[in-house]
Amino acid sequence: MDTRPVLIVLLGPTGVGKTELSLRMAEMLHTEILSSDSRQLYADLPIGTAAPTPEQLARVPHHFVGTLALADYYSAARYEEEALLLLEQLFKTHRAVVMTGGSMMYIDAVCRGIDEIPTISDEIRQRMKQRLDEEGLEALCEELRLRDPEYYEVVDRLNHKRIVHALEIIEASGQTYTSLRTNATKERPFRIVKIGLDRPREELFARINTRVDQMLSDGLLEEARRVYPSRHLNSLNTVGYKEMFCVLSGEWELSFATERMKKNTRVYAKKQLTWFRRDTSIRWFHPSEEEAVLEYVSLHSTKA
RNA sequence: GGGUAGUUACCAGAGUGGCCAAAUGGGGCAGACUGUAAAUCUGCUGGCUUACGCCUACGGUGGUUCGAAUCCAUCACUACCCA
Repeated sequence: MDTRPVLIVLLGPTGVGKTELSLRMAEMLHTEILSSDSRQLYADLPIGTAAPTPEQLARVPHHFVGTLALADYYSAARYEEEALLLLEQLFKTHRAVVMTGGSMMYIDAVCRGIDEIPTISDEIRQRMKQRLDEEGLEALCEELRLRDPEYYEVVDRLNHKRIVHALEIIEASGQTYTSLRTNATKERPFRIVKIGLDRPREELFARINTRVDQMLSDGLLEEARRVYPSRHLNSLNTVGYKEMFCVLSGEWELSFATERMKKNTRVYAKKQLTWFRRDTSIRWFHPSEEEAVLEYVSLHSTKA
Protein backbone atom coordinates (compact mmCIF):
# COMPACT_ATOMS: atom_id res chain seq x y z
CA MET A 1 0.00 0.00 0.00
CA ASP A 2 1.21 3.45 -0.91
CA THR A 3 1.22 5.50 2.25
CA ARG A 4 2.63 8.65 0.76
CA PRO A 5 0.54 11.81 1.08
CA VAL A 6 -1.45 12.99 -1.92
CA LEU A 7 -1.29 16.01 -4.11
CA ILE A 8 -4.65 16.56 -5.73
CA VAL A 9 -4.14 18.51 -8.94
CA LEU A 10 -7.25 20.25 -10.18
CA LEU A 11 -6.62 21.56 -13.66
CA GLY A 12 -8.49 22.70 -16.74
CA PRO A 13 -8.84 25.55 -19.17
CA THR A 14 -9.33 29.10 -18.02
CA GLY A 15 -12.86 29.91 -17.03
CA VAL A 16 -14.01 26.33 -16.67
CA GLY A 17 -14.77 26.67 -12.95
CA LYS A 18 -11.74 25.41 -11.06
CA THR A 19 -11.68 27.92 -8.23
CA GLU A 20 -15.02 27.13 -6.62
CA LEU A 21 -14.49 23.41 -6.81
CA SER A 22 -10.99 23.71 -5.39
CA LEU A 23 -12.45 25.43 -2.34
CA ARG A 24 -15.03 22.72 -1.79
CA MET A 25 -12.33 20.13 -2.14
CA ALA A 26 -9.94 21.79 0.27
CA GLU A 27 -12.71 22.32 2.80
CA MET A 28 -13.68 18.70 2.60
CA LEU A 29 -10.08 17.59 3.10
CA HIS A 30 -9.35 20.27 5.71
CA THR A 31 -6.33 21.28 3.76
CA GLU A 32 -4.76 24.16 1.86
CA ILE A 33 -4.51 25.26 -1.73
CA LEU A 34 -1.50 25.87 -3.93
CA SER A 35 -2.28 27.98 -6.93
CA SER A 36 -0.52 26.90 -10.11
CA ASP A 37 -1.31 30.00 -12.06
CA SER A 38 1.58 32.00 -13.47
CA ARG A 39 -0.37 35.26 -13.39
CA GLN A 40 -2.37 35.07 -10.20
CA LEU A 41 1.06 35.11 -8.59
CA TYR A 42 1.16 38.87 -9.09
CA ALA A 43 -0.45 41.04 -6.49
CA ASP A 44 -1.58 43.78 -8.82
CA LEU A 45 -3.73 41.75 -11.17
CA PRO A 46 -6.69 40.38 -9.22
CA ILE A 47 -9.44 41.25 -11.70
CA GLY A 48 -7.82 40.32 -14.99
CA THR A 49 -6.47 37.01 -13.73
CA ALA A 50 -9.73 36.03 -12.02
CA ALA A 51 -7.80 35.46 -8.81
CA PRO A 52 -9.65 34.09 -5.80
CA THR A 53 -11.55 36.86 -4.02
CA PRO A 54 -10.79 37.92 -0.42
CA GLU A 55 -13.86 35.96 0.65
CA GLN A 56 -12.60 32.87 -1.10
CA LEU A 57 -9.12 33.34 0.28
CA ALA A 58 -10.64 33.54 3.75
CA ARG A 59 -12.31 30.18 3.36
CA VAL A 60 -9.12 28.22 2.71
CA PRO A 61 -5.46 29.15 3.14
CA HIS A 62 -3.92 29.78 -0.28
CA HIS A 63 -0.35 29.85 -1.49
CA PHE A 64 1.18 31.49 -4.54
CA VAL A 65 -1.60 34.00 -4.96
CA GLY A 66 -0.70 37.67 -5.07
CA THR A 67 2.78 37.16 -3.69
CA LEU A 68 4.85 38.78 -6.40
CA ALA A 69 5.52 42.28 -7.66
CA LEU A 70 5.19 42.78 -11.39
CA ALA A 71 8.91 43.30 -11.84
CA ASP A 72 9.90 40.14 -9.98
CA TYR A 73 11.58 37.43 -11.98
CA TYR A 74 9.76 34.15 -11.87
CA SER A 75 9.68 30.91 -13.78
CA ALA A 76 8.30 27.40 -13.81
CA ALA A 77 11.57 26.16 -12.38
CA ARG A 78 11.36 28.53 -9.48
CA TYR A 79 7.80 27.48 -8.92
CA GLU A 80 8.85 23.85 -8.88
CA GLU A 81 11.42 24.57 -6.23
CA GLU A 82 9.19 26.67 -4.02
CA ALA A 83 6.16 24.47 -4.38
CA LEU A 84 8.09 21.34 -3.46
CA LEU A 85 9.49 23.05 -0.42
CA LEU A 86 6.06 24.16 0.67
CA LEU A 87 4.52 20.76 0.03
CA GLU A 88 7.12 19.16 2.22
CA GLN A 89 5.97 21.42 5.05
CA LEU A 90 2.27 20.97 4.41
CA PHE A 91 2.52 17.22 4.22
CA LYS A 92 3.82 17.14 7.76
CA THR A 93 0.36 18.06 8.94
CA HIS A 94 -1.91 17.17 6.02
CA ARG A 95 -2.52 13.92 4.21
CA ALA A 96 -3.63 15.72 1.09
CA VAL A 97 -3.05 19.10 -0.49
CA VAL A 98 -4.90 20.66 -3.38
CA MET A 99 -3.11 22.33 -6.25
CA THR A 100 -5.19 24.19 -8.78
CA GLY A 101 -4.54 26.38 -11.76
CA GLY A 102 -4.12 26.29 -15.47
CA SER A 103 -0.47 27.04 -16.08
CA MET A 104 0.50 23.88 -17.84
CA MET A 105 4.20 24.19 -17.40
CA TYR A 106 3.94 24.99 -13.72
CA ILE A 107 1.84 21.92 -13.14
CA ASP A 108 4.28 19.74 -15.02
CA ALA A 109 7.19 21.29 -13.20
CA VAL A 110 5.78 20.11 -9.91
CA CYS A 111 4.44 16.78 -11.12
CA ARG A 112 7.27 15.68 -13.39
CA GLY A 113 10.06 18.14 -12.75
CA ILE A 114 12.08 20.05 -15.28
CA ASP A 115 15.73 19.83 -16.10
CA GLU A 116 18.50 21.82 -14.52
CA ILE A 117 19.10 24.71 -16.81
CA PRO A 118 20.93 27.87 -15.80
CA THR A 119 18.92 31.00 -15.22
CA ILE A 120 19.90 33.52 -17.84
CA SER A 121 21.27 36.81 -16.62
CA ASP A 122 19.76 40.08 -17.75
CA GLU A 123 22.95 40.97 -19.58
CA ILE A 124 22.85 37.89 -21.75
CA ARG A 125 19.15 38.31 -22.28
CA GLN A 126 19.62 41.87 -23.42
CA ARG A 127 22.50 41.02 -25.67
CA MET A 128 20.66 38.18 -27.35
CA LYS A 129 17.58 40.27 -27.84
CA GLN A 130 19.67 42.91 -29.48
CA ARG A 131 21.37 40.36 -31.69
CA LEU A 132 18.00 39.03 -32.74
CA ASP A 133 16.86 42.51 -33.69
CA GLU A 134 20.04 43.37 -35.54
CA GLU A 135 21.11 40.10 -37.12
CA GLY A 136 17.79 38.42 -37.55
CA LEU A 137 16.48 35.00 -36.76
CA GLU A 138 18.21 33.23 -39.59
CA ALA A 139 21.66 34.28 -38.49
CA LEU A 140 20.97 33.02 -34.99
CA CYS A 141 19.64 29.77 -36.41
CA GLU A 142 22.84 29.34 -38.33
CA GLU A 143 24.84 29.92 -35.19
CA LEU A 144 22.77 27.35 -33.35
CA ARG A 145 23.36 24.89 -36.16
CA LEU A 146 27.07 25.15 -35.47
CA ARG A 147 27.00 25.27 -31.71
CA ASP A 148 24.23 22.77 -30.90
CA PRO A 149 23.54 20.82 -34.07
CA GLU A 150 21.51 18.20 -32.30
CA TYR A 151 18.98 20.68 -30.96
CA TYR A 152 19.04 22.55 -34.23
CA GLU A 153 17.69 19.46 -35.92
CA VAL A 154 14.62 19.26 -33.75
CA VAL A 155 13.92 22.83 -32.75
CA ASP A 156 11.17 24.92 -34.30
CA ARG A 157 13.39 27.26 -36.29
CA LEU A 158 10.67 29.80 -36.81
CA ASN A 159 10.21 30.28 -33.10
CA HIS A 160 12.70 32.92 -32.07
CA LYS A 161 12.14 32.27 -28.36
CA ARG A 162 13.43 28.74 -28.75
CA ILE A 163 16.43 29.69 -30.86
CA VAL A 164 17.38 32.56 -28.62
CA HIS A 165 17.01 30.55 -25.48
CA ALA A 166 19.15 27.72 -26.76
CA LEU A 167 21.91 30.21 -27.53
CA GLU A 168 21.49 31.93 -24.21
CA ILE A 169 22.05 28.63 -22.44
CA ILE A 170 25.29 28.12 -24.32
CA GLU A 171 26.38 31.64 -23.48
CA ALA A 172 25.50 31.26 -19.82
CA SER A 173 26.82 27.78 -19.14
CA GLY A 174 29.15 26.84 -21.94
CA GLN A 175 27.02 23.73 -22.34
CA THR A 176 24.51 22.97 -25.02
CA TYR A 177 20.82 22.77 -24.41
CA THR A 178 20.95 19.24 -25.74
CA SER A 179 23.38 18.17 -23.08
CA LEU A 180 21.25 19.62 -20.31
CA ARG A 181 17.97 18.24 -21.52
CA THR A 182 17.24 14.84 -20.05
CA ASN A 183 13.46 14.89 -20.23
CA ALA A 184 13.41 12.63 -17.22
CA THR A 185 10.44 12.39 -14.91
CA LYS A 186 11.46 13.01 -11.34
CA GLU A 187 10.26 10.86 -8.52
CA ARG A 188 8.16 12.74 -5.93
CA PRO A 189 7.68 11.86 -2.27
CA PHE A 190 3.91 12.10 -2.70
CA ARG A 191 1.22 10.62 -4.86
CA ILE A 192 -0.38 12.71 -7.55
CA VAL A 193 -4.02 12.56 -8.51
CA LYS A 194 -4.94 14.70 -11.48
CA ILE A 195 -8.46 15.86 -12.02
CA GLY A 196 -9.33 17.74 -15.16
CA LEU A 197 -12.36 19.94 -15.56
CA ASP A 198 -13.79 20.50 -19.00
CA ARG A 199 -17.04 21.51 -20.63
CA PRO A 200 -18.45 21.32 -24.13
CA ARG A 201 -16.65 23.91 -26.19
CA GLU A 202 -19.70 26.15 -26.66
CA GLU A 203 -20.39 26.19 -22.98
CA LEU A 204 -16.80 27.01 -22.12
CA PHE A 205 -16.61 29.81 -24.64
CA ALA A 206 -19.88 31.31 -23.46
CA ARG A 207 -18.53 31.35 -19.92
CA ILE A 208 -15.32 32.97 -21.04
CA ASN A 209 -17.22 35.66 -22.91
CA THR A 210 -19.43 36.56 -20.01
CA ARG A 211 -16.53 36.44 -17.60
CA VAL A 212 -14.65 38.97 -19.68
CA ASP A 213 -17.68 41.27 -19.64
CA GLN A 214 -17.81 40.81 -15.89
CA MET A 215 -14.13 41.71 -15.55
CA LEU A 216 -14.76 44.90 -17.46
CA SER A 217 -17.62 45.90 -15.23
CA ASP A 218 -15.51 44.96 -12.20
CA GLY A 219 -12.98 47.56 -13.25
CA LEU A 220 -10.43 45.81 -15.42
CA LEU A 221 -9.67 48.94 -17.38
CA GLU A 222 -8.84 50.80 -14.16
CA GLU A 223 -6.70 47.93 -12.97
CA ALA A 224 -4.85 48.03 -16.28
CA ARG A 225 -4.44 51.78 -16.00
CA ARG A 226 -2.70 51.40 -12.65
CA VAL A 227 -0.10 49.02 -14.07
CA TYR A 228 0.13 50.73 -17.45
CA PRO A 229 3.55 52.25 -16.72
CA SER A 230 4.94 48.72 -16.32
CA ARG A 231 3.33 47.40 -19.47
CA HIS A 232 6.60 46.22 -20.99
CA LEU A 233 7.24 43.73 -18.22
CA ASN A 234 6.76 40.10 -19.06
CA SER A 235 4.28 39.73 -16.24
CA LEU A 236 1.99 42.02 -18.18
CA ASN A 237 2.40 40.24 -21.47
CA THR A 238 -0.89 38.72 -20.48
CA VAL A 239 -4.28 38.25 -22.06
CA GLY A 240 -6.57 41.00 -20.93
CA TYR A 241 -3.92 43.51 -20.07
CA LYS A 242 -2.40 43.61 -23.53
CA GLU A 243 -5.77 44.52 -24.99
CA MET A 244 -6.55 47.11 -22.33
CA PHE A 245 -3.19 48.75 -22.88
CA CYS A 246 -4.16 49.33 -26.48
CA VAL A 247 -7.25 51.12 -25.28
CA LEU A 248 -5.25 53.23 -22.85
CA SER A 249 -2.79 54.19 -25.54
CA GLY A 250 -5.66 55.23 -27.76
CA GLU A 251 -5.05 52.60 -30.41
CA TRP A 252 -8.24 50.63 -29.93
CA GLU A 253 -11.85 51.24 -29.04
CA LEU A 254 -12.85 49.56 -25.81
CA SER A 255 -15.46 47.44 -27.58
CA PHE A 256 -12.89 46.17 -30.05
CA ALA A 257 -10.40 45.45 -27.28
CA THR A 258 -13.04 43.55 -25.38
CA GLU A 259 -13.76 41.32 -28.35
CA ARG A 260 -10.07 40.69 -28.83
CA MET A 261 -9.68 39.83 -25.20
CA LYS A 262 -12.50 37.31 -25.44
CA LYS A 263 -10.99 35.77 -28.52
CA ASN A 264 -7.51 35.59 -27.03
CA THR A 265 -8.87 34.02 -23.89
CA ARG A 266 -10.68 31.41 -25.97
CA VAL A 267 -7.47 30.69 -27.84
CA TYR A 268 -5.61 30.34 -24.58
CA ALA A 269 -8.20 27.92 -23.27
CA LYS A 270 -7.81 25.80 -26.38
CA LYS A 271 -4.07 25.81 -25.99
CA GLN A 272 -4.38 24.61 -22.44
CA LEU A 273 -6.65 21.80 -23.52
CA THR A 274 -4.21 20.78 -26.24
CA TRP A 275 -1.48 20.52 -23.66
CA PHE A 276 -3.58 18.65 -21.11
CA ARG A 277 -4.86 16.22 -23.71
CA ARG A 278 -1.43 14.63 -23.91
CA ASP A 279 -1.53 13.76 -20.24
CA THR A 280 -3.33 10.47 -20.05
CA SER A 281 -3.19 10.36 -16.28
CA ILE A 282 -5.85 13.05 -15.99
CA ARG A 283 -9.31 11.94 -14.95
CA TRP A 284 -11.81 14.30 -16.58
CA PHE A 285 -15.06 15.63 -15.16
CA HIS A 286 -17.65 18.21 -16.02
CA PRO A 287 -17.68 20.88 -13.29
CA SER A 288 -21.30 20.09 -12.49
CA GLU A 289 -20.25 16.62 -11.37
CA GLU A 290 -19.09 18.05 -8.09
CA GLU A 291 -20.26 15.13 -5.98
CA ALA A 292 -18.51 12.67 -8.24
CA VAL A 293 -15.31 14.65 -8.11
CA LEU A 294 -15.36 14.92 -4.34
CA GLU A 295 -16.07 11.25 -4.04
CA TYR A 296 -13.21 10.45 -6.40
CA VAL A 297 -10.94 12.68 -4.37
CA SER A 298 -11.84 11.24 -1.00
CA LEU A 299 -11.39 7.76 -2.38
CA HIS A 300 -7.91 8.59 -3.61
CA SER A 301 -6.78 10.73 -0.72
CA THR A 302 -7.33 8.18 2.00
CA LYS A 303 -5.32 5.28 0.70
CA ALA A 304 -3.84 4.08 -2.50
C1' G B 1 -47.51 48.18 -59.46
C1' G B 2 -42.63 50.55 -61.39
C1' G B 3 -37.23 51.32 -60.86
C1' U B 4 -32.35 50.34 -59.08
C1' A B 5 -28.80 47.44 -56.50
C1' G B 6 -27.75 42.86 -54.71
C1' U B 7 -27.76 37.13 -53.68
C1' U B 8 -20.16 33.94 -53.41
C1' A B 9 -17.60 28.93 -48.51
C1' C B 10 -19.25 29.30 -40.91
C1' C B 11 -19.60 35.11 -41.24
C1' A B 12 -18.04 39.47 -43.82
C1' G B 13 -16.22 40.23 -48.52
C1' A B 14 -13.05 40.26 -53.39
C1' G B 15 -13.38 38.00 -57.97
C1' U B 16 -17.00 39.94 -63.82
C1' G B 17 -15.13 34.00 -69.49
C1' G B 18 -10.03 29.56 -68.75
C1' C B 19 -4.18 30.79 -64.22
C1' C B 20 -10.94 29.54 -59.19
C1' A B 21 -12.33 25.02 -54.53
C1' A B 22 -12.44 30.67 -55.30
C1' A B 23 -8.12 36.72 -52.70
C1' U B 24 -8.41 39.02 -47.90
C1' G B 25 -10.26 39.65 -42.97
C1' G B 26 -12.99 37.62 -38.94
C1' G B 27 -14.43 33.30 -36.53
C1' G B 28 -13.33 28.08 -35.94
C1' C B 29 -10.35 23.42 -35.77
C1' A B 30 -5.68 20.97 -34.95
C1' G B 31 -0.63 20.78 -33.29
C1' A B 32 4.38 22.00 -31.08
C1' C B 33 6.28 23.17 -26.41
C1' U B 34 11.12 21.52 -20.23
C1' G B 35 13.36 28.39 -17.36
C1' U B 36 9.70 35.35 -17.49
C1' A B 37 4.73 29.78 -20.94
C1' A B 38 -2.01 33.89 -20.12
C1' A B 39 4.61 33.50 -23.53
C1' U B 40 6.30 31.95 -28.40
C1' C B 41 5.63 29.24 -32.91
C1' U B 42 3.15 26.05 -36.82
C1' G B 43 -0.62 23.67 -39.95
C1' C B 44 -5.75 23.26 -41.58
C1' U B 45 -10.63 25.42 -42.55
C1' G B 46 -16.31 22.18 -49.38
C1' G B 47 -16.19 16.36 -49.54
C1' C B 48 -13.22 11.71 -50.33
C1' U B 49 -7.83 10.94 -50.49
C1' U B 50 -1.01 9.87 -47.84
C1' A B 51 -0.65 12.03 -52.55
C1' C B 52 -1.62 12.37 -57.85
C1' G B 53 -6.47 13.10 -58.41
C1' C B 54 -11.71 12.78 -58.41
C1' C B 55 -16.46 14.74 -56.99
C1' U B 56 -19.81 18.69 -55.42
C1' A B 57 -19.94 23.98 -55.33
C1' C B 58 -20.49 31.10 -56.15
C1' G B 59 -29.57 31.89 -54.94
C1' G B 60 -33.01 28.14 -58.48
C1' U B 61 -33.80 26.65 -63.53
C1' G B 62 -32.64 26.89 -68.58
C1' G B 63 -29.35 28.74 -72.30
C1' U B 64 -24.68 30.81 -75.03
C1' U B 65 -19.54 28.83 -75.19
C1' C B 66 -14.35 24.20 -76.44
C1' G B 67 -14.77 26.34 -71.38
C1' A B 68 -19.24 30.12 -66.84
C1' A B 69 -18.94 32.34 -60.02
C1' U B 70 -18.16 35.51 -64.22
C1' C B 71 -22.32 36.42 -70.45
C1' C B 72 -27.95 35.87 -71.69
C1' A B 73 -33.12 34.56 -70.25
C1' U B 74 -36.31 33.55 -66.52
C1' C B 75 -37.95 32.58 -61.50
C1' A B 76 -37.21 33.34 -56.22
C1' C B 77 -35.56 36.20 -52.29
C1' U B 78 -33.27 40.80 -49.95
C1' A B 79 -32.36 46.14 -49.63
C1' C B 80 -33.34 50.98 -51.07
C1' C B 81 -36.11 54.48 -54.15
C1' C B 82 -40.74 56.00 -56.87
C1' A B 83 -46.08 55.24 -56.81
